[in-house]
Amino acid sequence: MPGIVPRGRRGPEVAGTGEDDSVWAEGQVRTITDLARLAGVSAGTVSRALAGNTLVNARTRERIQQLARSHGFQLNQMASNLRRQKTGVVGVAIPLGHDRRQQISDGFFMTLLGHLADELTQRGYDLMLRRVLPERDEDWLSRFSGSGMVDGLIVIGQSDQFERIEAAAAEYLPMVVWGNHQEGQRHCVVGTDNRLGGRLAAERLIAAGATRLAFFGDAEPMEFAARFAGACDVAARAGVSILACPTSLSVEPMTREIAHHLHSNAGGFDGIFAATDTIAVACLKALRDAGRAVPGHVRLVGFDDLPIASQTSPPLTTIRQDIAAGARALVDLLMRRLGGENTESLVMPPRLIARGTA
Amino acid sequence: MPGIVPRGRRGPEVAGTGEDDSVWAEGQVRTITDLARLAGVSAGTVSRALAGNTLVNARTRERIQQLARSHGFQLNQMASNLRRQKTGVVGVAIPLGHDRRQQISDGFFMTLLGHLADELTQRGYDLMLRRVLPERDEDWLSRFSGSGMVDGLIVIGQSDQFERIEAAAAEYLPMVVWGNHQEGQRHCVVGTDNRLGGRLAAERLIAAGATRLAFFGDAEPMEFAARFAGACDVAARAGVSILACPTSLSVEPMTREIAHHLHSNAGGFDGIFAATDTIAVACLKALRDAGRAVPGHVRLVGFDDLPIASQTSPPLTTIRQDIAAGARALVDLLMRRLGGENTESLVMPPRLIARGTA
DNA sequence: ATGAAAGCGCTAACAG
DNA sequence: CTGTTAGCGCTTTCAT
Repeated sequence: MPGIVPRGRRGPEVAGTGEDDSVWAEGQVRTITDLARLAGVSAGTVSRALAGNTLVNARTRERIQQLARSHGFQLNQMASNLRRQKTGVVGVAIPLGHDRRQQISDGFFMTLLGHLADELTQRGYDLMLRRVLPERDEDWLSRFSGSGMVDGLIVIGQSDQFERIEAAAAEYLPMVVWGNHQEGQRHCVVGTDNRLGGRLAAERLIAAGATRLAFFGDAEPMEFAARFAGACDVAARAGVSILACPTSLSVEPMTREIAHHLHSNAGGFDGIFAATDTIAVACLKALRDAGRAVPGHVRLVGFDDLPIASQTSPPLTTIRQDIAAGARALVDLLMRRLGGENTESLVMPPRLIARGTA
Repeated sequence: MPGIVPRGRRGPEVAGTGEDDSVWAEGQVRTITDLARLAGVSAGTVSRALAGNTLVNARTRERIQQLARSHGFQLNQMASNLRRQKTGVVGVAIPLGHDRRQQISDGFFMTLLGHLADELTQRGYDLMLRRVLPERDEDWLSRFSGSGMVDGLIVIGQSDQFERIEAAAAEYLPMVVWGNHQEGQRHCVVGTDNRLGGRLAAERLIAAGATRLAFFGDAEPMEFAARFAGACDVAARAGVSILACPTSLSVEPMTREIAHHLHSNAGGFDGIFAATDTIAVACLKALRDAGRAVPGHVRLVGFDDLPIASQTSPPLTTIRQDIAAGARALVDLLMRRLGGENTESLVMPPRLIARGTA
């Protein structure tokens, strides 16, 4: 007997037991065919009825739906998906290029993810989350897009994978990326104008009296690089110095690094631009511990405007990214791409939120 | 012509175009059958070769794998899943019973989610995230478990769905829940001993000199209720009062509510037990704004030990939950349940982290 | 070591 | 309005 053992035994490889056809008689209703038998109609009709197709007689339809409900019947999505060639699932990939532990726990990414979950749910899509370590798996992107498990892809952060994303975008339409926009790039990106954000931050610091700036953050990822570049633009124009102080995003090393920078460049700066609010909060604490007044001795500006930003004291002056709007845009654009459209990127303006630290 | 249009046009309902069989000749290699034709073997052999089955000749195997690689061939997971009756996907459900916006952006849940993603990835599982609004969808649990899209389920937080989860657990083995443990419950839960945590918090507050306690938080969800109960245990024994100050977890109302409680109970308490660190941080800020010294006038203890807890000033005294260990346990137990085992719940001990606020 | 064939559970075109 | 039928793309007997 080739093929698969029939009848409600979940798992095709289990061999037949020799019992006869009565097995499923009292068994639960697992397949549309079971239901069809119970209702005395064909599987096709059940399928249509459950889909609410008005072709099928209203009374029959209602009866079948009732039957389904009362037996706790669940359509097998996998089979349905296979047949319809769509999954109702959007993949969300988080590439962890540099800083392995960082991103997923970083306030910003998490908040974005939360909003994405909202937006997608609202449109009837499920969300499949995948963290990827690009150096362990070169092919992460095409594996995900080509898996047949997702209808489209949202990539959170370009990390150091800009080129790979570019390459994928050439062949795979339904993908939208959160990140930085680069002149002439091919993939559809949603993000904040980081360079402008950097400029706003530096301008604010200087307006608040800073004369020697420092940038705390990792300038490798392009989003951060752009923020740094923006700050440099302004610093250059204003004739003030700007010092790069490499700082990772994981809490543990971050604290250490900040303490180090503060110590070894004690007099080197009087204005700090932190690449993220997470870093800014850590700076604030370190400065206080070191007995340096904020904003008296040192001015401080963060980036993101996370919820904590308003909870520190003094509350953090920062550059706001509108995360909810970003999530909405990512999903909007993806939906349009799922519809075959080739959408443009969206660069959103950052906004200075002036609070107490600069 | 009934059934489905053949040959690489993704989407069965599109009608034939009249072109003849040459269509796929230069087309990309999409199915195992395409690959089989190229390799001059049968689909079965390709399937075996790609699975690394040693039954197939080593040379043929290598050749086929090479061919697959060079053509960027991706196995269709959906089809594979359907046939094998397993998905390699674990569902993660976040029921949002009371406080809609709350949980997903709450630091604790996000951190837990991050760790879960890590653990699951490591074991070769994908993670399907679903936020559910129980009042909009009574059947959320069985829909998810019965969808055929996941092999098992992790539920983050019981919210107000304890009974529904209990019911589901009776019929669905591969499910593990993060939350509070109730004597004699049926579903497998992983969580902290919240009541003990509440006791530790209250003890600390009293030891630090508090004589009238307040609990800030929503005592509805059972995890929080247990924390509150623990604090009450201690308060009663010590003969000090404890005031419940309902506080939601969403940032916006939270701030308002805290301000209100502080104002209207100005002299009513000198020790605050906050149900989460997020609330504690907001309290800290509100107290400072109100000119009340911490821990001088008011002592404060949080819960969770999120990264921010160490970043406030003074740094937060709090009750630590070991989130990473929790995630590991959730996944471990789920894996064992996927293997058919009926695992016990795990209640982890909380730990007081004494810092500056009490 | 390989091929042929029988489905996993569902959907939709076709034909009444 | 409903039944029949041909698959979606893959895996796994069974039979060589």
